[in-house]
Amino acid sequence: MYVTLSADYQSRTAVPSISRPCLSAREAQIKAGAYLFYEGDEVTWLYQVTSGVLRLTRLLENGRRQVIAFGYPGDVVGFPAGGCHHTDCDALVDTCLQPYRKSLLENGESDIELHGELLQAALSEISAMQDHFMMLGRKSAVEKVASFLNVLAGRVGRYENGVGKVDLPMRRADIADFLGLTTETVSRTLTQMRKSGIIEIENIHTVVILRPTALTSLAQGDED
Amino acid sequence: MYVTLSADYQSRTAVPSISRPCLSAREAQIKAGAYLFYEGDEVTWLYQVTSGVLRLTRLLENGRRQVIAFGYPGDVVGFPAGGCHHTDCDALVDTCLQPYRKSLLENGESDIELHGELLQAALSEISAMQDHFMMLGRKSAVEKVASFLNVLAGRVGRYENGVGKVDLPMRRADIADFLGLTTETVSRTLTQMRKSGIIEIENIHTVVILRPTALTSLAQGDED
DNA sequence: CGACAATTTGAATCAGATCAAGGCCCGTGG
DNA sequence: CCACGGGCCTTGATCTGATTCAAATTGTCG
Repeated sequence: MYVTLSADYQSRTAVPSISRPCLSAREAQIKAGAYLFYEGDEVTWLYQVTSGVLRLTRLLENGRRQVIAFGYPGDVVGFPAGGCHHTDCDALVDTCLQPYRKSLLENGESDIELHGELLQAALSEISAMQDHFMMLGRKSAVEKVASFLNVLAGRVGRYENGVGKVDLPMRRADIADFLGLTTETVSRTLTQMRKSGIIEIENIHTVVILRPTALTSLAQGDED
Repeated sequence: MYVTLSADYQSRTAVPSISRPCLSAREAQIKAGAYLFYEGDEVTWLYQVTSGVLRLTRLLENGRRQVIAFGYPGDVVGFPAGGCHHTDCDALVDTCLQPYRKSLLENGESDIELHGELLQAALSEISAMQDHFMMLGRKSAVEKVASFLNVLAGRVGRYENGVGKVDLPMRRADIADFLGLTTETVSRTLTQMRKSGIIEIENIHTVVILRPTALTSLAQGDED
């Protein structure tokens, strides 16, 4: 899951669900906090998230960290480059996964259709990452946080009593490392959006979106 | 071309050259300044750069711009997502390209080997982009500019009289939009590196690297 | 030579980082 | 059941790196 620019809060983007899940292996499950793989591990499987949320991170020697992406239902993680993983990956909550053999992506002989779907997942990954570049390089803190909420709302938001709600299973520090900010800034920005009546912070892990269009405006930087 | 973190100035990374270039179409050529495709265009071809340099950019409504990547010899550009291009692409200098039909990537039936190589190009693109995230989100201006020079030196640097030289065919504004900075900051940073004797600015489009290891240190943020 | 575009340099400003408390939540153990 | 402790999260004060605005300089090309 990357933060794309234009995701509309209302229109839920279609979750690409791969057609025949059961070819390679049964569904796997990992508990919150457990690691699926580490940077440097050899790639044997790709995983499509069925339920739950994954976190992909990369560490710099000096302790700096970048959250590369969050893996939400529908997302495929674990694309190999040079045969090994380039990020750590752990689960933020209990998570169910559909594994696919790496070979299924790399040579389509065995199952053309599945091969094609994994390939499409890889290609849309590229496109999503390009969007995220714009975000990291060219957006202000408010725009980043608003975009983040906006996209999450579009992807995995839910409705309750006519208002949109978003769960944030990750810590503030994860959001910060995903957006290229500090925890303090993320926190301050959320507070600011709360005070201006755009969101309500139901609890640390749940945000209510009171004014979706205002949120979208913030995300796009429509001069405040 | 993305700026990866660990590229060593000395060791030239292998340029992945695709094996049988002539299957799909003859080599194409475009002049400096000419556009190869625009955002939104339908994808028919992928292109591997043979010689020259491409620039991939994306525009935001409000005029903000992100240079997504530079396409150097060996790089493959034009991966489709949803069938269309997600960036503009133009040439910084006269550029030669080897086109490959999009279908070659999407269904490998016709040529397994070529299909596999394009797929690998896509996968290493993903990995390179992940590196670039760290750069955009977590590096200072000096670290960014130093990394940029460092990687370029490794990829396309040349030696003259025992010193490494790098050509920068792009404008300062392109470097800025690639690194998430302003032109002024890029300029100031280069000046600063010149004054501290790490580089020499032979002319606007050529940088001499006087102290490669110092440059690498700067790039990695080894506390100055 | 002159004009325009790109780059560099300077000064002032500001957004976000950093440093430092303080508060909240939740699990643990008495 | 409540007190304690330790993560997180929030808030405040200050600082600073990068941006912004403005001007000078360089380079390019007819």
